[in-house]
Amino acid sequence: MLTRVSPDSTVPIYEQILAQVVFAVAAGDLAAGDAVPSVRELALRLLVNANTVSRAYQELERLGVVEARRGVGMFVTDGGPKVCRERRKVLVRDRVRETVREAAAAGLALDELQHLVNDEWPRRNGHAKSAR
Amino acid sequence: MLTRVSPDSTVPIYEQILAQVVFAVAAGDLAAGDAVPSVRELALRLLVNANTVSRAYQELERLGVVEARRGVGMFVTDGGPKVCRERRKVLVRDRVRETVREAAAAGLALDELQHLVNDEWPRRNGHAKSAR
Amino acid sequence: MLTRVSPDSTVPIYEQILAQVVFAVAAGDLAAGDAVPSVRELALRLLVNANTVSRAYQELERLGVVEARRGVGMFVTDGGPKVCRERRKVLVRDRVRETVREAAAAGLALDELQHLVNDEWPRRNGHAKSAR
Amino acid sequence: MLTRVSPDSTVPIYEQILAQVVFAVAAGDLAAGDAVPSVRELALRLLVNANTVSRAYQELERLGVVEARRGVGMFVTDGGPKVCRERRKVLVRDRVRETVREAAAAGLALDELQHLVNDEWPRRNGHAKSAR
DNA sequence: GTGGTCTAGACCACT
DNA sequence: GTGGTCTAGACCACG
Repeated sequence: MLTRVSPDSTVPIYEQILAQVVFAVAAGDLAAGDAVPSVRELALRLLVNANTVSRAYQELERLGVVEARRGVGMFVTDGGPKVCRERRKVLVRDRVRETVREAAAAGLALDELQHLVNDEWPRRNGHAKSAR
Repeated sequence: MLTRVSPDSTVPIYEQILAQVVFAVAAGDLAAGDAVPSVRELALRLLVNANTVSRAYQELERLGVVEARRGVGMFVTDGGPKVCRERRKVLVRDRVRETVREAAAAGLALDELQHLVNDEWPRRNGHAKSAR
Repeated sequence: MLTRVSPDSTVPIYEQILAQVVFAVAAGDLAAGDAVPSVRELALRLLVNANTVSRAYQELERLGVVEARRGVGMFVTDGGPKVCRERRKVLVRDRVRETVREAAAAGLALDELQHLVNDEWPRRNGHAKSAR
Repeated sequence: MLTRVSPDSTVPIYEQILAQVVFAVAAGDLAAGDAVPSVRELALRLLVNANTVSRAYQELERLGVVEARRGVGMFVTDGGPKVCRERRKVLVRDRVRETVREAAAAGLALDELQHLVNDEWPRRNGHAKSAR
């Protein structure tokens, strides 16, 4: 959890961090009231610049997922879990929607797309195998 | 075919054009020897900058899908259909792979993902709106 | 308009820029569809770093006041003027509210506060900035 | 008096404490020779970190408003009331000045600002009905 | 220790 | 030319 980032992805690093925190909170790995890793600590862990982490956290604060306590750290808000579960749904659904549209444009049939998803599922992660 | 582009998507416009031509050729809507729309015409049709279309065409030329005949226009090469069918496969597979990874990271199970794909399939002709 | 910023104010520079654009749009100095100054140009004009301007613009985009057109620039949205008029109202009212509260806490009567406002009004265009 | 603090305000907590003490002394609620609440007691009362109170007191000492008697506590100096009345004037005037400048920048006329002040006056929180 | 802001300068993608 | 992202390192305010 929160240990890896893909610097070469087209997805900005701060968005990757953002999504990972959202998923962690949605899954309950981070509960309301819990502290999120400090900016500097997470930057070290992910081998990215502290500003990059900071930007992700600011976005999370804007979303109402975390709140800063001055001089102390950042904490998951009471409403955070709810927001994250909703946001998770939207993130995944939008991604799936775009993929479905492109597959259809490419002339694939639904069952072909389903087969492709099945084929790719075992590749879903180099490491952490989240089965849930 | 080749009539719409999503300027607000995170996917670059020239890549959208590129993919649409690839899909059209792969599907046989554009056969070997057929002329592709002129840069100007397509730019007008899609309401984008001519340079953007031009860049997509350059890429298509680099891929060996089309070739320019000076003073005449650009035409689908003999090898174009084959190249496009292969490329189509790669484009869709990469997209699916990315989606599968994100769904897994979000904690979805395979069957939940499959259901989501089924749910979104009927929407496949709608408009794109992408998150960022 | 958009020509000065107070680097020594307690108010962050990017918020000052943000407020100035909001005021300019609310006043109609920037209309829907107008381009806002480019990030680099405004940075030069205000003698601040381009990233600082960029941050202000990102916030404006989030507020729905401007939208970026890739490779072209940033433009006031159709809804921008409405948003800005509302936001202007809130900004000024909040500031006044805080001031009234502090004046009351300091033991001032309403008419003393009003006199103070009258006295300070002629200074409104001065360079002088205040620390808090 | 000295019973409330707004942890979410942009105004630093120690400055809020500072201002409240200054206002209390200026108003005569705390006279020369009176003891100010101990750091610990005030920290408990305001639910803030003791260091934060300490910092406010340091500032008050630097201003010559209070002085520490070792092992006993902190007391309002003879010159304290005079200093506080002056400082109160400066604090309020600076705040008003900033507000006037912002209102003018927002395009308000003097009479509109005056009306706004009148409207907000009834909302002032002169005295605490602090429930806690 | 914490987060917040700013600078300087780099590289990228898009038009 | 445009905006977007990232790094490195600085300084500040707060607790």
